[in-house]
Amino acid sequence: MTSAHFDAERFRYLILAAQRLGQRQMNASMKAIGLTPAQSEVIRVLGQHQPITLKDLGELLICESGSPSRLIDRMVQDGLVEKEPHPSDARFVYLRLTPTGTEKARTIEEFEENMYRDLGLLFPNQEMSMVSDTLQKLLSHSPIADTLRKRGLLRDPAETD
Amino acid sequence: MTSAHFDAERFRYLILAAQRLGQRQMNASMKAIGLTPAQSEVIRVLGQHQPITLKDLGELLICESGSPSRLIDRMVQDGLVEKEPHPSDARFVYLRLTPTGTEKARTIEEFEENMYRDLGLLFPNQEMSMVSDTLQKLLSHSPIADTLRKRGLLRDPAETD
DNA sequence: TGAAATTAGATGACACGTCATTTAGTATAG
DNA sequence: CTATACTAAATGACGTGTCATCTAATTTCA
Repeated sequence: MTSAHFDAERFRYLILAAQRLGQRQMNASMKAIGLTPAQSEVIRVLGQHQPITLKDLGELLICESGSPSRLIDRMVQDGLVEKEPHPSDARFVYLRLTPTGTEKARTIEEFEENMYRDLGLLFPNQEMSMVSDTLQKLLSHSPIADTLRKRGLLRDPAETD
Repeated sequence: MTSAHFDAERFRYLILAAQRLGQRQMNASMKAIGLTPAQSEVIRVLGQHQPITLKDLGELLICESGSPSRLIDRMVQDGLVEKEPHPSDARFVYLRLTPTGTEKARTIEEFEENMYRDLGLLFPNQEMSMVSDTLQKLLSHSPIADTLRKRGLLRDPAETD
């Protein structure tokens, strides 16, 4: 096995491991407020882009690629999100947070602030940025880059090439 | 929003996005050989650690945390894996690749070699290592670090602190 | 030796996450 | 005006991934 092979395999599995670890921690933390990680991403995005159609919401979520029909269905059932028909085009559905959803949005925001602060304490700030810069390069030619850009999660949009 | 906050949120979602992108590409590639990404990780690990108990296999998989009972059940049904009772302790089950499974192992190995080569072409080799070093530090105090170490995916095991 | 603790694996329950297909509403082209 | 193309959302199908609980076998120890 060449060194390049080792580096690539190590990279591949460390990305997977980091995502899994983060997901498990988010599972536990969100469970305490009665949510899943996917639901909390929806609530955060919805809190900043209200009202929005299902399709447009789908284009803002990192956690899921297609249109989040069923994710939203569950959230409607749980009283977190409301659907509203589009006045002139019945194909669209507008989504809004309910008061309960809005309340959760603030709880999540507080939680995330703490989480980001803690994460920042683990590394020199510049080290995290360098990792992100490399990942951004890796993702820049994939469809998901659009989503990241719309979410304002990319640095230097001019250099996404 | 502070810059540290932005850096941490960007990092968080880039990890998620990279994992999702990789998973989707693996989905597509493995589908061509009739497998899922989780199944292909099992086959690769099993190819190098045969025979092995379910529990020990679970401790070698990055893709899943618990014991992979159902993942293996499906692979047994699909004729990829065989179960064999432990001679003296009926709690254990030994797992082995079937001839079909062994064949798939070689196909996967070839595919991965190409994938790792392609990935290596995207970055200066040292850049990928630096990212991995940071991720390794992040994961070093989590349970998943054991798995990574057993899989030989960590560099400088002495410095996991 | 025999009850209690421990262990490996199986199972239940739940919510994704992906791709493919279907349904239904709207726009477009002839 | 109507058949066709297009679009948004819903649905089907499938395989995870996680946590909790259960079952069965074995070990421990009073």
